[in-house]
Amino acid sequence: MREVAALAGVSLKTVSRVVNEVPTVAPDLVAKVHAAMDRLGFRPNLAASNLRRADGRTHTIGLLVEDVSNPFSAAVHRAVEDYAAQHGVLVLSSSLDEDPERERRMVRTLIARRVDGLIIVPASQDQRYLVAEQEAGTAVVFVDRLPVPLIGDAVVTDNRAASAAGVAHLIAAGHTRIAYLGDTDSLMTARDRFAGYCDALRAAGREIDPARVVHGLRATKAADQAVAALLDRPNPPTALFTSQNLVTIGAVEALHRKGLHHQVALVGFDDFPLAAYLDPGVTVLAQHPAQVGRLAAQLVFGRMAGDAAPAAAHVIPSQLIPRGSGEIPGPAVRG
Amino acid sequence: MREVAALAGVSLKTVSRVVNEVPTVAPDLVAKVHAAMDRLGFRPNLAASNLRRADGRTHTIGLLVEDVSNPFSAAVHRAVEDYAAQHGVLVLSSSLDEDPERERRMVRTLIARRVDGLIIVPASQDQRYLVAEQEAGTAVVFVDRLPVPLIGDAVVTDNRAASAAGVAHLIAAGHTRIAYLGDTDSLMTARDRFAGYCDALRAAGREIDPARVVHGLRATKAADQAVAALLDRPNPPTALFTSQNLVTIGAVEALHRKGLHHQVALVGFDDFPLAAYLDPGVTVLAQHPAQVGRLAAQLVFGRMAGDAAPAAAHVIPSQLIPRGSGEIPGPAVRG
DNA sequence: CTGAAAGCGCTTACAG
DNA sequence: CTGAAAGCGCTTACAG
Repeated sequence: MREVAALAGVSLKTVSRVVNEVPTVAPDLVAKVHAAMDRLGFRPNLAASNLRRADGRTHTIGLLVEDVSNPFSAAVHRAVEDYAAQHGVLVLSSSLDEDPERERRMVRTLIARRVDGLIIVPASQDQRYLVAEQEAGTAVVFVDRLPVPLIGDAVVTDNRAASAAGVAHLIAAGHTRIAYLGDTDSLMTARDRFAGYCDALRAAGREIDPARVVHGLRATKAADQAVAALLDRPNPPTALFTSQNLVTIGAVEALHRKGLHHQVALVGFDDFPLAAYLDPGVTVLAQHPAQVGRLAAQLVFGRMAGDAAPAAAHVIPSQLIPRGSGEIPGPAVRG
Repeated sequence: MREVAALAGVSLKTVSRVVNEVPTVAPDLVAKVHAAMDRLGFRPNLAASNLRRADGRTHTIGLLVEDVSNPFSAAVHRAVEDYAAQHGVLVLSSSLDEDPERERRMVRTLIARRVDGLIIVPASQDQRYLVAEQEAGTAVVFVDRLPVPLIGDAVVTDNRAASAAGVAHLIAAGHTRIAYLGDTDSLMTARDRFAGYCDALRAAGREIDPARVVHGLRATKAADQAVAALLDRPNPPTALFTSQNLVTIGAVEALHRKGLHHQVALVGFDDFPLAAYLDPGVTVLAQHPAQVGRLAAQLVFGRMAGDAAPAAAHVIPSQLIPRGSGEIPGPAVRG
């Protein structure tokens, strides 16, 4: 910028005014400055301008998700990006892979880069370490899981109620032996979904059979193997309830391989692309990741703008989409 | 940092040394500085340190893709993120939605933020505007499409050859009326895939019937409608070749709705999740987005490290995965 | 091993 | 409408 000023024969401050499009600069000076900028290939340095700027904003927010390549995370990401872009803000994202240590490290890294706000799908069990960051002025919004304790706004799905509805749907179809296949129960969402499963069984006067409950499934392959193992046992389940999309896909694979996809019913939490075109279509509890992402972005921008209302949890309802797999009748109906 | 120095009773420079973990600081001073940092909630400001730092690195790279929520882009993104994370670098990403104007704007924005490197799935037809940025020291690598002219390294798929192989596969199955359904032919990849389609037909001594060629399909819905329209005509195609995953999915939807999914063959470019579990499984030409992303990251980091070899195009071969839809026999075989 | 001065590229606050 | 000085938070280059 100094070089531009020298070449254009004006002061540093005038170049700054031209770059920031301050309207009160004489047109001939503007022209000279532009000519000098072009000749020198001048690129303004945003970091330098932020350093001195009064508001101190970097026009960057951080987004920490489970995995940017997972469809749920990716849809949230896109919604956040769109909202941010409308406000001239860029998104610095990172995948946490459910690693609490990584969550802390990435938060520290993003804070060092002075992001204006942070949207986090928390991987750790305790978010108190974030209070200091919030007090230092960083807006923080949580997605998919409530922070412990509730130290900031959160946008979550009605995991427990929706799961109960999904399992009730299987019970209504006549199923008595309904297995639960879920993610690590250290995840609050997985616990809530399992709680919903239990709620529905109890409401129907059934007991929870531990032999038909599998926790700790993360990847498609593990889910596939767990389902296959369940089906190989005496008295196999006639219906499956899966707690997230990778587990659901694993279950679909196992059912197909065993040729049981038209015999064993399946309801999964989380929608996924093409679920409608599988054979049979997969009945799911669909979340609304785009809506979740947009609301999270709205909230974080509101906080950045000074909103000081008490932190609140916003629940976005899921929707049961019947597509065939959840409507396969069970023994109580088949007789 | 000044406050920390004052509280700890040391110089600014000593605090700087502690923050940067310079080993030659007396242990008691280190302890004092740490105590002061904790008490004041000190957070180092990376932007400020970069401003003065000799290498001028921001440890940030920019990634411009078509859409972060599209599975191909998301998989590339994840691979880039992983490679970058190993080198302590974060990724600033943005979706371009195939908008050339947006490509330029985002490049300008990222340059103003002094990203160390840039990975771009170009949306525009001419990347010459990037030469100035490269000369100013920003490493640029192109993904999925060659830049015009070839001003930087690129990682692309063998679109033409793979498409020809896919269409040849349909011909071998006995199909004579093979339709092409593709993206805007202003996209180089779409043009190449169409060229591959033509290559295969000509190699088999067939003519290209313009009535069975549809360009300009971007979204699932448009593809669905285009396929439905083709199937409603007299002498409908007995096989479809689709140029990208959204078009393929639209074709699947149309075939299902018309109940022709076991009659009309389909080969699609781009794999997508669950393609194997559709009814029938969808035969595709699978790209390797994770491999593409990793290589792009490797190349951009190589350039950042000073690699000055001439720009080269790296071709990653696609793979034909037969899953059923592409093996439905055509009239020449059915007799 | 520690520190005082200068400066990274820009904006602020002020004066003219 | 334009500019000279000071300063954002840090590191460099140097001296002790």
